[in-house]
Amino acid sequence: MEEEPRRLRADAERNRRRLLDAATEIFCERGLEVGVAEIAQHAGVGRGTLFRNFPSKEHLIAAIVVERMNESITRGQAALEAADPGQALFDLIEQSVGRQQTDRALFDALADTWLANNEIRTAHAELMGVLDALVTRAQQAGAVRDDVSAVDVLMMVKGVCEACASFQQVDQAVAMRQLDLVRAAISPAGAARPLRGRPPTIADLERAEETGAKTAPTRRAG
Amino acid sequence: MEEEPRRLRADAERNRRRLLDAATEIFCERGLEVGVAEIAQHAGVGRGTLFRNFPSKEHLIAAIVVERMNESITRGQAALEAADPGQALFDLIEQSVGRQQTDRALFDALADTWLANNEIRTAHAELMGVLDALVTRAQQAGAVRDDVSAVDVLMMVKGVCEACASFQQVDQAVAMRQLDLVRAAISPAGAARPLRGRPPTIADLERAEETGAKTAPTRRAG
DNA sequence: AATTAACCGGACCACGCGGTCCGCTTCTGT
DNA sequence: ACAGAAGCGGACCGCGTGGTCCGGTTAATT
Repeated sequence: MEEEPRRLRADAERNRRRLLDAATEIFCERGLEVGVAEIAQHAGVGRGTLFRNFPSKEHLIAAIVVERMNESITRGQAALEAADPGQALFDLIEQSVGRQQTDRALFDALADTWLANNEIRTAHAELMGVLDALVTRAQQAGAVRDDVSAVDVLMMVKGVCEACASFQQVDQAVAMRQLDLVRAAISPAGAARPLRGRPPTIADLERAEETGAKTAPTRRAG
Repeated sequence: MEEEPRRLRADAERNRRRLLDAATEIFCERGLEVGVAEIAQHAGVGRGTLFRNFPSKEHLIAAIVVERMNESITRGQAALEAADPGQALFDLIEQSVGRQQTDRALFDALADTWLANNEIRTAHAELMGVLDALVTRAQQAGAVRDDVSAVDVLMMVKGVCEACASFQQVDQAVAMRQLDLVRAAISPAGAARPLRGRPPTIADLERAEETGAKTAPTRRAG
């Protein structure tokens, strides 16, 4: 069961690649709720082609999410070798949630709906193993308080990712501040480190919804 | 524009109440994505009745969310009078996210989709004013680090709420731990306080999806 | 009790989603 | 070059959603 003897035709292979690329880009950018029509269109193929390569949307999602998770696993294993265990952990987290929510698909998959999928669940378990090792190592180095678990950390990071994703386009700085706060939460030092950026105001949340809003009065309280 | 001279018939008034109660319960418990059919059924009326009382689902949601926000505003104003400013803030947060995600509807509404609604936005602005005052007061009392804003706090709490809601039924203890972590994040003392409960494991996340899962191997990484 | 206006609720509609199918196109082996 | 199979993609289907409508019912008034 290594290689399917069934060889794909050249154009078929190319289209499959295009679909995977398009799905990765769109799912990671805008979440798993995006319709299949958009992915097919962005890949430049018809919807039928999508469903021939992947029996269902779930299969496509699983393929991509597992891929992302495996990549995170690799990065995590590399981080296990890093000099500073604490910094390695935080760098990894920041990479994941970092550049314009690159791994939104990954965090979207961190819900019971998708964890019910066996492939995703397996990859997730492995990822958790690595994360657990990273957290433990960081704890031994005194960079993370001893009473938090990998699941504690993962849920906080997922929380940050979800909260930021609730707004069409939150400034990257807000996400970074949130990660700094997570760091403060799970480090023994607490508020030792300053937070990046400036404290966000209500305007930073409202900026995104300029589009189509009916110019609310924004009544000030107090 | 105080009282609509148009008086409702007795049964109409009763049904409106039932709808509001049912919607409050269901939206707060399971989020704003629940269909209108279920709300009507739970209220014991037909769908037509729902849409006569509320022109659209959005109107119904706005009515309830604003109600919840106003309640939070009242609680927040009361908390402004409390003796211990820090404890008052954290108690308020815990009340909101506390008992089986009672205010899930409120946190669901904290996204650009719903904040585009003027009524919700207005109430939200007022709520933010109170929260801002609470945070400031807690900062003056030295219970919250000076470099965080009310928006920082709100986003963290929303994150916790969303992360917990991703799983059908996360143990209440996990949510409380997460709130403890938020407290550690925004307090100058950092990890001074111990976290409630025990560190969650992967099993605490997977427990929820016993229903309908295909007994995954749960391969250990390692 | 009779009258009437308000109200009820389920049948109905439009739409968007994931998923299927088949006539046409394009690649590939000879 | 040709034949045939593999692949393509848009038309189509079923379902579930928010939203509408009208014939029957019920509460208020005299």
